[in-house]
Amino acid sequence: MSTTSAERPNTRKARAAETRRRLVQAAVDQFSERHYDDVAVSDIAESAGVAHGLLFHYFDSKRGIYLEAMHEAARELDFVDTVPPDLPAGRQFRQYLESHVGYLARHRGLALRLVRGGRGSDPEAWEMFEAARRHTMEWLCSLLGLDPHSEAIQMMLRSVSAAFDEITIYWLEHGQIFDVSAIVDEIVALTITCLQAAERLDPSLNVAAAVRKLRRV
Amino acid sequence: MSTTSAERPNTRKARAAETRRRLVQAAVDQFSERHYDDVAVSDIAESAGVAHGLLFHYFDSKRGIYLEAMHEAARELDFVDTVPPDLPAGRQFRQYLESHVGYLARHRGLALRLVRGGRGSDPEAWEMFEAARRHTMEWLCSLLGLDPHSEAIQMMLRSVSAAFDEITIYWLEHGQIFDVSAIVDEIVALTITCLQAAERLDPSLNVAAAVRKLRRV
Amino acid sequence: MSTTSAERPNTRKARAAETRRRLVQAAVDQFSERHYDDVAVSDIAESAGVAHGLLFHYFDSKRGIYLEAMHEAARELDFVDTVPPDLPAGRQFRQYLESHVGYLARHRGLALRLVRGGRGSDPEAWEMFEAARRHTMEWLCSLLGLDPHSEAIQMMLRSVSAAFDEITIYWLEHGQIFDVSAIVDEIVALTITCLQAAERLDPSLNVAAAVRKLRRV
Amino acid sequence: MSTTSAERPNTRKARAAETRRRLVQAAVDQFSERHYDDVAVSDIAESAGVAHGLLFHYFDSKRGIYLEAMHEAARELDFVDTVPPDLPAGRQFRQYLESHVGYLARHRGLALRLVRGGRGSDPEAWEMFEAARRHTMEWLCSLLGLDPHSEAIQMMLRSVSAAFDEITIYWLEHGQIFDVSAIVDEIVALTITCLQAAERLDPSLNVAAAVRKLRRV
DNA sequence: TATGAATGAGGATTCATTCAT
DNA sequence: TATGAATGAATCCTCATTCAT
Repeated sequence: MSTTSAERPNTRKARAAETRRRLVQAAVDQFSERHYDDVAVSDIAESAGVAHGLLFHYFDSKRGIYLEAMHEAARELDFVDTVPPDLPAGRQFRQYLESHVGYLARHRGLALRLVRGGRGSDPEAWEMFEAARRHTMEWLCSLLGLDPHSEAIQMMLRSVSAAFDEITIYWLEHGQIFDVSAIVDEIVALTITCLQAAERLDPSLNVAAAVRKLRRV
Repeated sequence: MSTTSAERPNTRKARAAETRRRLVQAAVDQFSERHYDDVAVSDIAESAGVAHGLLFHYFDSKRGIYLEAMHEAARELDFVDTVPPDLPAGRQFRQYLESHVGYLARHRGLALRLVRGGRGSDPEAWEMFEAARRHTMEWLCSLLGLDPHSEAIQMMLRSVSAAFDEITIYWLEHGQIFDVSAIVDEIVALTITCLQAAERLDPSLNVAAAVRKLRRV
Repeated sequence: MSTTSAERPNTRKARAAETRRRLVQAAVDQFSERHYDDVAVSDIAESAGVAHGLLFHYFDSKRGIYLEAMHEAARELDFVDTVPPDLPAGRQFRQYLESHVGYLARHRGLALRLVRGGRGSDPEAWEMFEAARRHTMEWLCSLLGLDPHSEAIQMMLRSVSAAFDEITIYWLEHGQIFDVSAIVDEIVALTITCLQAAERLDPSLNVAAAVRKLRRV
Repeated sequence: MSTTSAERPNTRKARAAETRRRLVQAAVDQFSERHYDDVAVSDIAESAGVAHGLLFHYFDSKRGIYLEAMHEAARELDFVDTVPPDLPAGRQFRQYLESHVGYLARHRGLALRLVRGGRGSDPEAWEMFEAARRHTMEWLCSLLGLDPHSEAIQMMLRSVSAAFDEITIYWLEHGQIFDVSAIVDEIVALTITCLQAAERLDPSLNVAAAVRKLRRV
């Protein structure tokens, strides 16, 4: 009877949704730890506590749940929208950096496997992360008043990002010496150098205003 | 006559050595392009033009040839000893950077997969690259008169290296706009910023001399 | 309704159990006929009428199903508990011998390969048969009032067992001349000789009572 | 020049014969320890200190060297001709038994694998051992004045042989308690019982003379 | 929805055998 | 004779995927 679904509007459908969520989360965990081929569908199912057949009910194929997991991971990596937009630009950037460090600390495996390195493997999955990266990039450019289409800007900001990830990883793996805030300060300094480098590479740019914003706490 | 062995020092053993070399090279190529699990032993054999069984004759196992390939790759990546030691330090560093860019240009896949990213996968393989990296690091420290054991120095130099790789990759993937020398100049600038950052993180350091050396052309 | 599960307690799980049983039986058959290495996993699967992959679903490995098959075979060989315990000892022993002959007649290959001979091959599998053998030995000793720990008793009873197997095999391979009961009589005579031999080897033994029991029909 | 072969008539040919002998011996050793499939051609070659290719030069195939090894083993097992024919029959039999125990002590693996158990595996190899066994059997029958064609005699003598092997093995594996001569005495006793059993199974026989010979030291 | 039995393609590994030297 | 490089068939095992229940 309709009573069943009326009285418990969550029961069937909601429980299914919950199962699905558990599967995606299990997939994120597994793919964070090991390479695609090293993760068996049954690993994910087992880790989610369901029969492995169910996975195909929800996601059609292994690749299906992989992409879903990557999608989820990319979403989790996008802190841009959590930064209060009314703070001064320098503060916003610093806050973003701190969130990022926190995330990497919590998901080291995924960080190493997906944030860096994955290029070339699965183009579709890669595209998801590229999109997230572009999103961040555009946010930062608009924050600092930079042209997001300049090749020099893009190249140098990516290099900041890589340097930042490397520093974070080293920091995580060596007992978290140094204050987070000190590290963030140096990333900002590095960003400034990179912006100036961009201007030297492409003299048509003017990064002075952006540098000023970064320097202001 | 001894002529036979003199004229054909290649017969038998030499031809075998050549085959072995071909296999290692094929393995380097394959593992550069795809992940370990995505490379089939027969891919390597086929790409080297031999029966797949031969691979086990020489390397015992897939992992065996993998490690051999990594070893070879790490060796190929080590340009430190090719830099003329009598040049001024700044010149030596610039020349090293240029060699590195050249190698990445020639072995893009390997660069992405092995130079970055591989952490966590195969510890033994990773150790090989770590050793090479340490070697480079120590060379650079002695070149600039830096303490290679300082955590701040290590962390920041690694970040330079990551930034450098990222820049190189971007540059390769976007039509090699900008001069190599201009790019190298900016890496040097970045290095200087990183050294100063190291000194701020650990005030017991003194990087002034190193910075001076880098600034001198 | 409960009828469904009542009328068809065989559906699903039961059918699976049946498949499993078929696999074990096929394995027993195959390993009875040929040596471990000469039996291919796909032989067993084919002989059971399933895909070879299923075998790994149930038993993990070739060795897994091998041990399972040995276990089954050892169980099948254990007639001790089928002998009515209220018969006189001599009768019980004779009945046991007849069951054993019957089994060997039905499973000649397994008899030769497993009952005899297997020593040294797979220690774990061997242990299973040793356990069964020990079980029989202990049963016989308690039946006849013998000390099962005496080395002389053990050695001589084993020799009876070997002689018995050899006779049975010869008998099977040469058209089953002679009555089973006549053969069993001679095994009993042989057992008596062996017990007396044990007493001569270890004078601390006293086998007179046991011999009397065997002589009484 | 012919001088070479004249001065060293043994050099070439003899060295080759020696190599061949070493290979056969290595094969006997290996096949004694492990099953046919578990012995690799290169194991034999390595154990003989030659390249594995050489094996095919001498024996054409793995099975070729296997049969050669079995042939050699069967020859080694045939002590019949080493027993002095002028001794009294009982003495000769006892001496034969002692030689057999000695051989088993030295070649336990081969004993277990070949003497017992191997039936059904390689028919050709089996035939070799059957021939040796028949030879022994005929020797014993003529020694004791028994009809070697009687099925009852054959069956019971085989059972003695099996019992003897089992006793020997037990004895070897349990620290060689008991004197060899005591054991041999009991085997003789067992043989007598078996001969009498043969007569009961086939009343047309008359084993009295044989028994008398065995009883006489 | 959920289960897990069943399938079969794919891949690593072993090893007898051949053959050029 | 003797070597060992090279071949490829055979085999174990994994695992994504399907499907009946």
